[in-house]
Amino acid sequence: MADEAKYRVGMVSRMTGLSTHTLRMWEKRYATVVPKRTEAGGRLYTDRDIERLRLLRKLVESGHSIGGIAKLHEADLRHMAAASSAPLARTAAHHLPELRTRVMAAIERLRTEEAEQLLSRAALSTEPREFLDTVVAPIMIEIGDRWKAGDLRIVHEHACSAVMRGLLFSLMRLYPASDAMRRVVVGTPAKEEHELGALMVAMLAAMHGWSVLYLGPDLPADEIAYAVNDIRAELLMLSVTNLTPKASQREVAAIEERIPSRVRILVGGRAARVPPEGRAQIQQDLALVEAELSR
Amino acid sequence: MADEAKYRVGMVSRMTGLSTHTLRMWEKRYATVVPKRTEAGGRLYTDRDIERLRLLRKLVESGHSIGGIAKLHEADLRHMAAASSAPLARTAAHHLPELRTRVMAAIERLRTEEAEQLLSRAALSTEPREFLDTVVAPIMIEIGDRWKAGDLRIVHEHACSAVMRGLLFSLMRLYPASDAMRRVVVGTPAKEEHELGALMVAMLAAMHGWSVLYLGPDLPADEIAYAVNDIRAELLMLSVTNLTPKASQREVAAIEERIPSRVRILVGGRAARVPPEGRAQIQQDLALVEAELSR
DNA sequence: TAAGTTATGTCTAGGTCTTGTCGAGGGTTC
DNA sequence: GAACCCTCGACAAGACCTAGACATAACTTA
Repeated sequence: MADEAKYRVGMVSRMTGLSTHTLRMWEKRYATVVPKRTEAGGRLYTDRDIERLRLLRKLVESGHSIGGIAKLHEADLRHMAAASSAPLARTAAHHLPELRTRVMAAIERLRTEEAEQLLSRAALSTEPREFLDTVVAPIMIEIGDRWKAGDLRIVHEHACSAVMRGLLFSLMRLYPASDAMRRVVVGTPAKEEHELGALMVAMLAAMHGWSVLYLGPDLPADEIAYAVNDIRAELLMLSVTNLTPKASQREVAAIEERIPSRVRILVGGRAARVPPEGRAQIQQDLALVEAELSR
Repeated sequence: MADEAKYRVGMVSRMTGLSTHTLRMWEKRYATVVPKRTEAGGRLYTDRDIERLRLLRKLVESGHSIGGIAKLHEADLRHMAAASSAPLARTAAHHLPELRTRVMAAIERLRTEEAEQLLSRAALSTEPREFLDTVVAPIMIEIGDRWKAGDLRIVHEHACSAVMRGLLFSLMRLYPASDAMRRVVVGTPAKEEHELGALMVAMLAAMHGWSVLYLGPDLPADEIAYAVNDIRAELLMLSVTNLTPKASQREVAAIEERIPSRVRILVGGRAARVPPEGRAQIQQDLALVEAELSR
């Protein structure tokens, strides 16, 4: 259907905006598009020819020389066309909801660099908590949902998670630490591999002027306790998303036992549970975490 | 595709911001970029040429003299560009061994911020591969050894690993990607949690002008294969440190099966093993990985 | 410190190439 | 017969080519 040769040169001229002279010249000089002929010698173009000619016209208008691009494959042409229009799209990423859809689109195509660019640019011009609340977290949730729905694959989740980790790490190190600052330990309990929540609060803490000891995921209770005691932290923040409630309680209790009672403990995340009579508190809302941090 | 010579000098001028005069002069005097010619003698530049010229322009604008940098390899240029755009690049750590002991001391006291500062300052004033070879890798090994000896705790290893990951992520994003670059996928196979090796080679690749899709640790074979196919990567790099030899072989074989044979596969890390008749190659030496990347 | 040298971007001049457009002369289609 | 279409040769504007001259600025050397 698309390969059917059906358009005469005049029609093609109107469809592409190229003069019939130009069409003939391009064919003669560069053989960009070589249409079939009628028995009498008339040119007959296909839909694909049209498409190709439109692409070429676009590129020529944007400054490329026809001689240089005439023989390139269609994919290559598309690529160039996209590249030259991309900068325009990149400048206006201010609307956060729109940013989200664009990041999602990039992740779907596994274009992590694009996602990263979009995100890091936006991150710097947005209130950090708002950024986490309305961009980072929702994106991770959406990806999780769409993975469950079979719409996306594990690899998308992994790639996105890598991007976010890198981003949060870099954001965190934008806030320099000094010895005089209050100290906080951040991490996830044993068996909890999911570190994104921890990274988010770690970044918030750094921003609020804390000296952050970030431990990463999956640490046994006595290791976490050791860290808290060793640097004399006054706050411990844990993130729990994939553990069972019982495991969460157990781990938090084990930590509570091992650190002095003056140390505050905040636990967040989907699966966060704390022992009933302990002093650890659950805090799901980043805004409230922030309040706690600026106390 | 990216190697096709397709841009005429005027277009290149518009794309790079260098005058056509300058382009010709650079070519004549320093042979920085020597484009192919049309039959009639017209210059035809490739995407890689453009990339290189942009780098050079950036460096010249930031104070380097063109004569001094004109003949450098692309990787060096990238490194310089990355280093000079960061503010703290000046304080060179001349004695890397000393740096190592200072970082170790900081880690022992769980002063991750201090470690991070030391490292990131040094990273920019050192040859990246040398930095990885003589600082990052040895430190991780030393920590592992001292943990086994009962001298350090898991928490030290975790904290250090978090620092290194953050550092490598940030270094990686210093090398901006563009669509025209060759694509590489980096990650670790299923069950392999240890991602530091992968991050190291990912960074090297980015520095050498590859567009890196970093997937992070612990991904099943078909997910990795999907990523390779989806972005049409021409290279896959895996890092294996904690798997059994058998598991390593099995995973690599499973991936090999699912991706086209034009895709090169490099596997590195302590426990790297590949199927005997497969095309995957083992490569433990970062210098050789680099050679492969700049091929 | 003054004078010479080197490094580097810009300009000019005269010629060649590239590329869109025209027109002449002649065939097809309806 | 009017409207299209074909080929071929011609042409003008602008893009490029080479080579060499210059103007600065930075660096060396006397």
